[in-house]
Amino acid sequence: MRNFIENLNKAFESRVRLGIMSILMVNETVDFGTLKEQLQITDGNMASHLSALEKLKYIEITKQFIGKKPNTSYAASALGKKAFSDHLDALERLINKTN
Amino acid sequence: MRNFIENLNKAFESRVRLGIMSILMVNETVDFGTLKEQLQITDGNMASHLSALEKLKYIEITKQFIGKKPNTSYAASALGKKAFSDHLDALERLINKTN
DNA sequence: TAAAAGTACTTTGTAATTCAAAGTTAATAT
DNA sequence: ATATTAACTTTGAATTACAAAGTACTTTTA
Repeated sequence: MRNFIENLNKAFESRVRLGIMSILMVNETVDFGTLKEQLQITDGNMASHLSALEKLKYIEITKQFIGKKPNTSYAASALGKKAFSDHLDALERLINKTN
Repeated sequence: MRNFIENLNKAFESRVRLGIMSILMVNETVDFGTLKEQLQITDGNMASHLSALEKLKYIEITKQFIGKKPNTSYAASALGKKAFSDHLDALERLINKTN
C-alpha cells in the first residue's frame, strides 16, 4: 500500500458523522430526535450532517407520522455500511501498520 | 456515558494527524522526509500538522545533522501516546457501542 | 566562486468545513 | 388565534486544511 491514510473515508472524519454511522450500524433505524439526543448537537447541525450522509447515499430516510407527530428515521444503506466498514478496516490497518 | 463522541480527541480527527501518530506509535523516531513520503502531503502541510501536535506536546522534536544534511526527527511523547491510545479506546467503544 | 539543490520550515491566500443561531414549514394542541 | 413541536434550511462567523510560494541555511556541482 502506497499511502497509509488514503483509504480513510473523508466522510467519516467528522466526530458527528462517525457517531451517526456507529449508531446506525448497530440500530436498524433511529429517529432524528434520538440521534440528536445521543450526539448532543443542535438540530441544524444534526440535519446538515444527515444531509451530507444522504447525499452520499450512505443513509436512507423514512418520514412518517407516529400518532399525530411527524417522525423522520434514518437507516444505514448497504453502501453506507460497506463504506463505514471499509473505513474501520482502514483505520485498523493504519493503527496496526500491517500494510 | 452521556455522549458517544465526546471522548474522541479533536486533535486526531484529521487523517494526516491520525497518520502521523500511528506511525509514531510504532516507530520510536521518524524524520520529516520519511513522514512526508509516507503520508504523501506537501512539506508545508506536513510542517503545520507537526507543529499542531507539538503545541499540544504530543510529539517531541530533535534536530541534528546526519552527515552533512540537516535532519529533524519526531517522536510521540508519553502524553501523546496516552492521548492517542485514549482516542483509540474511545473509537472502539463508539463503534462497539459498549457504553 | 557562482549557481543549483536539499532540508525544513513560514507565510500567504483560498477553499472547505463546522457550528450555532435564527428563520421556515407544516402540523397539532391550547 | 397563538403557541408548540418536529425537522429542517439559511445565514454567517470561526476554524481548518491545503497548496504554493517564499525563506534560511547549508552543501554540492559547474
